[in-house]
Amino acid sequence: MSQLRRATARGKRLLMEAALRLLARNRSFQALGLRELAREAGLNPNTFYRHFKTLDDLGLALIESIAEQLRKPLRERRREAAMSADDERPRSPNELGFDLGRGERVTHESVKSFFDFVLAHPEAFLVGVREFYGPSPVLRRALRETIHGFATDLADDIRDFDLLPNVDSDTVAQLSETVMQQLFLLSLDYIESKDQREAIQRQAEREVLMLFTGAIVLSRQAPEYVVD
Amino acid sequence: MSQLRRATARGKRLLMEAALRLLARNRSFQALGLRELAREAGLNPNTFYRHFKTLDDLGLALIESIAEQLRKPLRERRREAAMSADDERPRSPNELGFDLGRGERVTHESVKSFFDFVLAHPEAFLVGVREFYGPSPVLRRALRETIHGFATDLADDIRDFDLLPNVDSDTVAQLSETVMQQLFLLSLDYIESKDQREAIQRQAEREVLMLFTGAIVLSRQAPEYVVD
DNA sequence: CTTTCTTGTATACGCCCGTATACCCAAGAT
DNA sequence: ATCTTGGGTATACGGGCGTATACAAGAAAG
Repeated sequence: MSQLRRATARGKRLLMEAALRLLARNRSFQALGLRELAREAGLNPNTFYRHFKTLDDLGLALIESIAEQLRKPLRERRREAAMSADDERPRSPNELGFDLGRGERVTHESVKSFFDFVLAHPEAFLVGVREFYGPSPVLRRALRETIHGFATDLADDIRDFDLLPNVDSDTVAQLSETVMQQLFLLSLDYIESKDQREAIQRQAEREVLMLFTGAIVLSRQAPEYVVD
Repeated sequence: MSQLRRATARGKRLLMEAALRLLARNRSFQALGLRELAREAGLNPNTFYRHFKTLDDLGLALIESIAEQLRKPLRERRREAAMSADDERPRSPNELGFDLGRGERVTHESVKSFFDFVLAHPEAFLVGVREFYGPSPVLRRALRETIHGFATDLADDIRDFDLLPNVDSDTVAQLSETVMQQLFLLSLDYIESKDQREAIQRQAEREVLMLFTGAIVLSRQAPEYVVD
């Protein structure tokens, strides 16, 4: 190739976009057909082979492309939201060193920002959740990696915002995986059930707060040393 | 028909069993073919139409049949496990009225019993999780109903065992849904990742305990009256 | 004993699928 | 100016698919 990285070929882009459109329309990835794909993209069926070896190949490229586009903005929005909730009020920690009011405000805004973000990219989340437990191991691995990346960002932010004081970083990491995955899975219902969005968001907030509170309380009795 | 309910016809049973087998072998329901199904069942393709109108029809029958077979035994095993953990020791509630040691023991045994049950019915859980977020609305609704039933049993047991004292029943119900769904989803990894089973089970226990602890602590400040 | 129903089969048709082969053309490279 | 290569197309093949129609055999009903 002339430059180290040429722009993605037109056909490749069209095929990936077509796939995303079809998958978002209640089609399982495994049930996707190569001709169907080409038809949707307005291309000759054989064009597929110019860019991909197998359908899994396309799926992987699609997920990686989307993941790369979404990761940074998602984090940015969350940080903005958390900042806006973290006002000038003085902190008022309870006997566990946890400021519940602040935790509630930050959680509320962060969760809200997540679901807003979901609504801005409905196809990506729809397809992502559908295939997260789907039958293609390749896609599942890629999606797990993606959520893991999101969760890593979340863990860093929780630390930056000092949201889980006195909770060791392994627990924070594990908690972030749980929370991010749960939010991710909830996004499907959030998109599809327009009239339940408020309830879903509230429920998500409650779950996060319970997990955080539980983690803080349980960290109290085994703070540093190892229990055998 | 002579009796009000005749035994399920041989072909119908064979087709449902074939479907379960194929779905458990990394095939998405949407990608199932009618001829493929008949081949696996050792039947003529047209036999399908004798028993089902559409593939969704078969899927629904399959899920309902499995759900009916599993619900009671699952609860039975959990109750036995919880009983065995609930030994003669006197209870030692902390300042929140929560006996953490007892909670840990009962949770441990209950979660263990769940995953043991999963391993006894791997195909059912494999397929259930895969299709839980799958593209067929009919199957998804049926699976949700099933998990909801399991969660209802769990909520009743939590009350019977007095595991969440001072937590109102709506919260217990909601918590049970969350926990049961989470366990359900984890069952896929539990089945597939033989070498991570211990870790998955431990993590599940921790999550349940965090949620329970969090729920108890958060219930402290809004026990009876409504906060506006 | 005959009729009717239920369950399963055989054959057949038309359609869509994946893919092999061959051709085309524009853009760079030489 | 010629050659190579990347991206797109046209045609064609064999095979599997869903399903319509017609037939068969055992069980139940009359």
